[in-house]
Amino acid sequence: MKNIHCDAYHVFFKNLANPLKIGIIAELKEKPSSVNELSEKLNVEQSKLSHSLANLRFCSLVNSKQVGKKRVYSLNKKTILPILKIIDKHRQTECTGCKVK
Amino acid sequence: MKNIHCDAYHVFFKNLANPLKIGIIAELKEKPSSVNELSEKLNVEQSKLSHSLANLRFCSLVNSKQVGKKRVYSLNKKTILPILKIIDKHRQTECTGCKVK
DNA sequence: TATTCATATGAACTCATAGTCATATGAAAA
DNA sequence: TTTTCATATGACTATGAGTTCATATGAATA
Repeated sequence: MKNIHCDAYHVFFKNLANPLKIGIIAELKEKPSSVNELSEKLNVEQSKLSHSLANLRFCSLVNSKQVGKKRVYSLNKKTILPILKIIDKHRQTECTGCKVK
Repeated sequence: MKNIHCDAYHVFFKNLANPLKIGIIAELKEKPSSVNELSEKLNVEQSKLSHSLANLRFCSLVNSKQVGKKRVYSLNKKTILPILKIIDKHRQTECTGCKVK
């Protein structure tokens, strides 16, 4: 995802096609967090998170604001939550045998 | 996507994180089509399409029925279209600088 | 302004997944 | 029942996204 623009659906969806990023989203769904907080909660190394967060930010799926030394990330719930809801429903009604968690 | 189940969001989204599959979806949005029809319209080789279609079927994003020698694929519009709509809106309102087409 | 804390970035590496090609399967018509 | 048309499948390769590690940047405090 370097040097290209979010100019196609698939670029956007790459953010959702990755377990770590889904994990980040799940965490931020609960509450805004700094990189270190995410690192502890998810037990994932800092730079790994920063890279992932950069992608999420790139497509405006998360926002960030500087708070003291920390940078706090928050989820763009307006877009993500409805999408996840649709998938949940899809799983129940259409996707027999598929288990989305 | 072999030997694993559609048991997580990211497996589902992998189908949308790929230009070809998005192209297939765009075609099937217009009308149900056989593999050969897709091959001509998208100018993509047959086996490539069959592989992609297998993934899409795996997550119930498309359905298929045998019609004579052909197998006709159709889009599961109930799930996909609302999602694409959300992205379109996201692009307009949240994703300044991003151009989803 | 030097130091420390917090995060971002770059480059190299790894590995998953899309793509390729040859071949198998399956349905219908001859 | 053989041939042809249509699609699926398997194995291999290549591409690109995720990971890692070292280092840079940036904010705040001493």
